[in-house]
Amino acid sequence: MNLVSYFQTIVPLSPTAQDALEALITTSTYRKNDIIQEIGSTCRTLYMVKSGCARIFYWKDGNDITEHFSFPNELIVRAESLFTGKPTSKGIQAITDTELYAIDSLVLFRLYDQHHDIERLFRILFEQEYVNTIKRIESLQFHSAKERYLELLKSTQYVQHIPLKYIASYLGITQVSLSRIRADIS
Amino acid sequence: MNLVSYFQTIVPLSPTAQDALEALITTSTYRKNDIIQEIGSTCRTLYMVKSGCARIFYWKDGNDITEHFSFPNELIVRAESLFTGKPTSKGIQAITDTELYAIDSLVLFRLYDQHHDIERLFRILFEQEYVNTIKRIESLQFHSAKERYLELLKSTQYVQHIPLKYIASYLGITQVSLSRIRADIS
DNA sequence: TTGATTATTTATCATTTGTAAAATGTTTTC
DNA sequence: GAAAACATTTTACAAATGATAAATAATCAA
Repeated sequence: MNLVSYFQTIVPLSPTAQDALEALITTSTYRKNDIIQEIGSTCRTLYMVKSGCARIFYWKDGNDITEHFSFPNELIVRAESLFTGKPTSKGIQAITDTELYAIDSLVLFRLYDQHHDIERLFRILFEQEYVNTIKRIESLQFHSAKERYLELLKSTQYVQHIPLKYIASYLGITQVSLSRIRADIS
Repeated sequence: MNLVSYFQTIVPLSPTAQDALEALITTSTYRKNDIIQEIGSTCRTLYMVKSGCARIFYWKDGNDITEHFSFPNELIVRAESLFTGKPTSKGIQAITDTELYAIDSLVLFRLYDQHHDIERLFRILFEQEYVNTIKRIESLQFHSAKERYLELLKSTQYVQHIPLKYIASYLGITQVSLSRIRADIS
């Protein structure tokens, strides 16, 4: 299924809106570990994962912190930059070989003016992201590291392709702690 | 400044959109500790704090957990219910005597169809909430409890009116831990 | 105001997680 | 295939946080 067809399952789109989106969406491919968007840049492209997986990350006190993982059919966007227009200290990196759908944000925002339905589509997509983020807070606030790890394991089989150091910082713990948890489980 | 004037600072609104919003917005007042929305209900009203402060909370393993605080000029909405239409295990409670602007969500969503600018306004308001939530994750993921407490103290003077037990669960720690941190600071 | 209730702090001990360093395992590159 | 680079686990010890209970302090309601 192409991306616009998927969008149609979320919001009905007029034929002209469909055409405008088709014209806007491009595909790009990345090799494992490629940087997709540099730390310090301003977000001008929205991505959706077509295949593979990618992460949003940043540096904190000399440590590489993974803030977010995205898997097929999920958005990957540095929202704090997209919505404010300001540069962000976060970057996006391919974890495996990855194919992404890419959408230029400036063109998209212009389409919002002409196509109420396109603005609605992305409103809803980001509302869904917002809800996911709220669930993540619940998890960080009151689940133990072990519970959070087990949750992540359940969420997708892709976890197996992700280096443990990325998973550890995503869970808010050290790699050593994660190793202990893993030893404890099995 | 009334609420619609505040909205105009975010997105220009047509006169008919302004009128529609004016007609929709009501005000309600609550006493300290009043339940504003019950745990288990479905969100059908958006609130913005006019004065006082309120919290979103839920029960987890017999503990009362505060997920969110809202202060004047901030939205307070159980987004995971508003955007999915499903009931939520979270509730809203007044922490101090509180005045709220209230907006019926079903009427609002109908206005989205008629007024592109109103949909845009709320799209942007919730994008801002989303960005705040991302910042909160950063905080929970890689700041110590002490750092998180100091951050919260800086954010608003209203903190002084909030019982410590609410603050402790908001920070993801026990009340005893928070007491130790406070003793440590002063 | 007084007694009851609720909120906060303190103390003790157990558990979890962090830090640092070394050992082991895996992957990549020549 | 071997060396180098990178990833994961293990160990030992330190620091932070949790659980429980008791001691104070503050607030509320008759």
